[in-house]
Amino acid sequence: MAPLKKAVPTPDRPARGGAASGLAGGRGGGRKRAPPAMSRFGGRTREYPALSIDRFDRDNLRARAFFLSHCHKDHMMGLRATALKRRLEVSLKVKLYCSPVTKELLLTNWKYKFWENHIVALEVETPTQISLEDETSGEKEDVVVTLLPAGHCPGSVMFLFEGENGTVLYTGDFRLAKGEAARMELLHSGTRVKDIQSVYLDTTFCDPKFYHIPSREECLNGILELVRSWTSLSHNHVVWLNCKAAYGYEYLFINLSEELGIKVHTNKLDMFRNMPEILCHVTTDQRTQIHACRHPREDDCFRGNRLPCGMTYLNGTPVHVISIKPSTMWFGERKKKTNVIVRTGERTYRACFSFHSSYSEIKDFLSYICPVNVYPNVLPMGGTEDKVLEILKPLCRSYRRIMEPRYKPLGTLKRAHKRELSDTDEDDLFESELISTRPKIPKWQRGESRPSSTGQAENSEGNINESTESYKGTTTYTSFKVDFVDCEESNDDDDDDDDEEEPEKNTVQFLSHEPNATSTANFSGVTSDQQESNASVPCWDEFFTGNKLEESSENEDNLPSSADAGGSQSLFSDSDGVSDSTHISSVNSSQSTHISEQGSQGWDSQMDTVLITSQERSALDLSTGGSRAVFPVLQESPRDTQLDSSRGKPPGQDRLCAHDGACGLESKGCEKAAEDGTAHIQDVLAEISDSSRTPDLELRRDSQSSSDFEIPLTPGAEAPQPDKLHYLYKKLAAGENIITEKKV
DNA sequence: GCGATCAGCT
DNA sequence: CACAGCTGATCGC
Repeated sequence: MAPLKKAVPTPDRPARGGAASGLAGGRGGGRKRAPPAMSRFGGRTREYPALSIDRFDRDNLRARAFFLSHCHKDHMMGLRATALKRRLEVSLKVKLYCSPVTKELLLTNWKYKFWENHIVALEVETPTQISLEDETSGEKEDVVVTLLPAGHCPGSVMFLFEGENGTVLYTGDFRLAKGEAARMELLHSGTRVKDIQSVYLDTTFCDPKFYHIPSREECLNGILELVRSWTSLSHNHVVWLNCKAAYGYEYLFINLSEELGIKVHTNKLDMFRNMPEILCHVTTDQRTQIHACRHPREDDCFRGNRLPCGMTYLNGTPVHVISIKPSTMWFGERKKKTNVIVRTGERTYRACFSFHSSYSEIKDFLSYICPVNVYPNVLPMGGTEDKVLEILKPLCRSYRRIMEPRYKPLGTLKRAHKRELSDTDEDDLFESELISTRPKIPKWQRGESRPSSTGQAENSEGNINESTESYKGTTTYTSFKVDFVDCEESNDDDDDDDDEEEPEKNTVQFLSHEPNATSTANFSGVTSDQQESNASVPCWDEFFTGNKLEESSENEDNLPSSADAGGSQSLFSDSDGVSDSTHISSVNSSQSTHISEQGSQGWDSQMDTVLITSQERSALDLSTGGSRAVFPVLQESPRDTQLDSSRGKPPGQDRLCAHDGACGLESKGCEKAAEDGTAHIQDVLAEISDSSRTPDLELRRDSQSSSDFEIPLTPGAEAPQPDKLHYLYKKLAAGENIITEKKV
C-alpha cells in the first residue's frame, strides 16, 4: 500500500499534534504539497471487525486478533505504541498473526521485541482456524485465515478470511502478475474461485497512468545489464543502487549477486541472519562493486564520487560510481515513452521498479476474483474514491446487481452501462455465471499457463497458453542482448530529474530486441506510425520457426478505453509492437513468499528511439559462473518460496562467484575507461554482442511469448491485418480452430 | 522525556 | 515523483 503514513483524523478521535490540533497550523507558512497516495483502510473489515489488520491504533486496539501483512512501517502504525504494549501485558490471548518471514523481520528490530510471545507465524497457504474470544464477554467467533503470497516484499502476504460473515480477502500491498490469482489454489474451492464477499485491495497504481508496468523480470534484467556493463569495465567501477530503505529490493540484490558474482553492500543485514538465501548475497564489507548502502547525505556523497558508506577507493584507485535509482512513479509521469532504464545524468540512471501491481494487473486480479464488493485500500495520488471505484466496481458482482432492473426505470442504466463497457471493453464482465464456473488452473499446469484477465478470454485462449508454454518449466534463466543508446532527445519534457548532471539530458535507451527486430515488429497487434511505414504481413514461416511472436495483447484487448483513454499511458508500451520479452518464469524467492511468476507482458520498445537494435545475447555467455538461473526458485511452489528460515536454499545458491573472478572476466582493457561511461558501456556491449545464442533460448523465448496471447484479439477486422494474421497463426500453431469468438 | 504528528527531504 | 522512511520541530501528555 502506498503510504498509510499520515494519520487520517476520524470523527471519534482526531489526529493529535501539529496541524490537526489547530495549534500549529501556521507553522512555516509554506504551502502543503499535494498529499501522496493515502490509505483508506482503517484496519478493519466490515465483515470481521474483531480483527485488526495492518493498523494497530485507535479502535483497532480492541481487536481480538491482529494481523500484519508485511514489515513496512506504514502498515505497522501503532504496533509499538504503549497502549498496545499494555494490552499485551494484561492479555495472554491476544496474538499477532503474520508470515514467518515477517515475524523474523519484526523481531530483529528490538523495538518490537515485546511482541515475541504474542506473535504467531502462520505458514503461507495453510488455512488455519483461529478462535476469537472477546475477553470481556467471553463471546467466541471462529475464523479461518489463509496467508497467500503477495509479492510485495519479503514475507508479504494477503489474508483470506473465511467465516460466518463470508469470505474476505485483504490484499495488503501486492504485486502479482497477470494470472497469479488463478494459480493460487487456496483462492479456489474445487475447480472454482471461491465466493468472495469483499476484497480490500491495494490500489496504489489503480490509475490508467500505470496501465502497464514492466514485469519484475524485465526491470531486473534492465538493471542487471546496466550493472553488468558498468562493473565489468574495471574493478573500481562501482554501482550505487539508490534504494529506499525498505524491504523489497532483496530479490534485486540476490539476482545481481548471483548473476554477477558481486555481493551487495548494505548498511545492515542482521535481519536476514536466518535467511541464508538473502544473507549470502549481501555484505557489510565495503569492498564490493555493488552498493545499496545509505547515508543521510548520500547525494552529496555521490556527487563527490563517494559511496554512502564512505568508500572512495577500491583496489587502490578511486572508484567510478554510477547511481541507479529504482522508481515507478517517475516512469509513470513520463509524457513520452521510456524504457526500463533511463539515463538522467552523466552518472545517474533511473530504473523502473515496482512493488505494486499495475493498473492492468490490478484489474486482472480483481476480475478473476470477482468479489461482491471491493474496497480500495489506497487512493492513488490525485485520485478520488469515486474514480477508483468507477474502475473497480465493474469487475465486481455488486455492480451487476446494481445494474439490474431496479435502476433501469431511473434512466441511469445507459450511462452506467457505457462506463462498464468503456472500462472493460474486452469482455462481458457481468455474467455472474462466469464467476462461478471459472475453472481453476489445474495444479499441474501452474506456472505454465497464463490465465487471462477474464474468464471469457481465458476460456477462449486457455489452450493456447497451455500449448505454447510447454517449455516454461525449463525456462530457468533469461537472456537478452542490450545496448545503451544515448539519445539526442530528452526523455522528459518537463521535470528534469534532480540528479541531472549533464547540460543536455541524454536518455540512455535500454533496448532489448530480437535479432530480427523488423520481422517481429510486424507482428505487433498495433503499429505505430513508424511501424506502419514498414509494416508487412507476418510470415508464417517466421512465426513457426521459433522466432518470438510479438503482440501487445494488453493494448489490444485490455485497451484502456474511455475511463482510461484520457490519461492512459502504457508506460512501457507504445504499441509499436516490438515487445521485448525477457524470459523468466519465476520471481526470486526473496520477493517474499511467492509466486512462480511469469513476467507480465513484455513492454514494447520504443521504436522511434531505437538507434541501435540490440541482438539477443545469452545471459549464459556473460554470466560469470555459467548457466545460472536468474530466478533460481521457479520450480518451487509458492509455499516453498517463502523466505522461511526453515526453508532450504534455492538450487544453485551456493554458486556465488568470487567477484574478482567475475570482474576479471570482462574487464580486459578497460582500466582507463571511466571518463565517459556510456561510451565504454557501449564498447563493452559491442564486444559482447557477438555472443552466440543458445539454441534452446529460442524455444524459451517462443514459449514465453504466449503470455502475449492470453486475451483474444479483437475480431471483426475486415481484411486480415498483420496482427490478425499473427493471431491466426498463433492459433494454428496451437493446433486450434481459428474460428474467432464473437465479442461483445 | 516520550510519543505522535507534521514538514521537509530523499 | 512520491513504491517507503528518516530527521527535526512541535505539541500533548
